[in-house]
Amino acid sequence: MARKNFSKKREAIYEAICSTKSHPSAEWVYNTLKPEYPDLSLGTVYRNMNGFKDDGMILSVGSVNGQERFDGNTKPHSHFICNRCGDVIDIENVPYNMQADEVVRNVSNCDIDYHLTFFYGICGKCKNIEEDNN
Amino acid sequence: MARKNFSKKREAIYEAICSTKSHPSAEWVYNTLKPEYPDLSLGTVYRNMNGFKDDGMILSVGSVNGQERFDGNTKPHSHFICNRCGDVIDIENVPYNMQADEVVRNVSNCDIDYHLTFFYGICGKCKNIEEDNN
DNA sequence: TTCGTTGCAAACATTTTGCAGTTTC
DNA sequence: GAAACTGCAAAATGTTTGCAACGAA
Repeated sequence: MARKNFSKKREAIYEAICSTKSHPSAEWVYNTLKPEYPDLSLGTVYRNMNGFKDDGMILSVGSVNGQERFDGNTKPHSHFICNRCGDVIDIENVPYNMQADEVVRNVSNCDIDYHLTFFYGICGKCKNIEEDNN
Repeated sequence: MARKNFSKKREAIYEAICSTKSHPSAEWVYNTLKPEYPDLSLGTVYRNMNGFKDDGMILSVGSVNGQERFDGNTKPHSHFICNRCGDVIDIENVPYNMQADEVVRNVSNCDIDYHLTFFYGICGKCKNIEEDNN
């Protein structure tokens, strides 16, 4: 996909993704921008987000509860995904293990570009709700 | 979900998932079993696979091209996903890094149950196709 | 003016669900 | 025989797409 013009809406969609750490879905972006852009359409959001992804401007962090989630932060970092509420949280403190890529390269006859790590469990918010109910 | 009876079809579905290293989708399981069980329905496959997942008998390895993929091997291991053909391949040679869970536990106030690592790149098969075309 | 971009709505693909009938224990 | 399970088909959900109108260079 060749994106030539940079429309106001396209800019707003990209800004919205980059301005949050919530790893938004297309629906989140749509709902967030709808008040300011009442004639925004969901198709446009999908089209642009796919374009950003193809261009490497944003990353997919996989599907949570059936919705694909994205990250405007393209620097390598890990994620935590809450098995209860589905929140996706950045983990910045685990250094990227380049050696792992090398190991896999040597044993798998695949070209390894990069790896992603996802931690799973219960987030702080959900833990608190649990405690409040006891 | 409480599964009490263990029907023939349920058994066949579980067997099918465990008997392959292809990390199958629901559709794959359905198509594989359909010849032997002509009255099998896709709904049953989905229902059972979700049940297995809830019970921890199988693991989801995320969505590839819009289809959720599963793994009957629940021992901790990593995966390689081909960015070209979508194949999911087991990586058994990268030891599970328990220390990483500990680090994240300490910095995030989340309960960490486990982590998954996905390597991305081009698989051997796709590399060969590429070379053949040169 | 020319193309890229958008809104809209229809089309699609995957997954879920309600219900009546069937199987398992 | 009761409870669990299934087939079927409809519905729900998330995403893509065709096309005419719109907007940016």
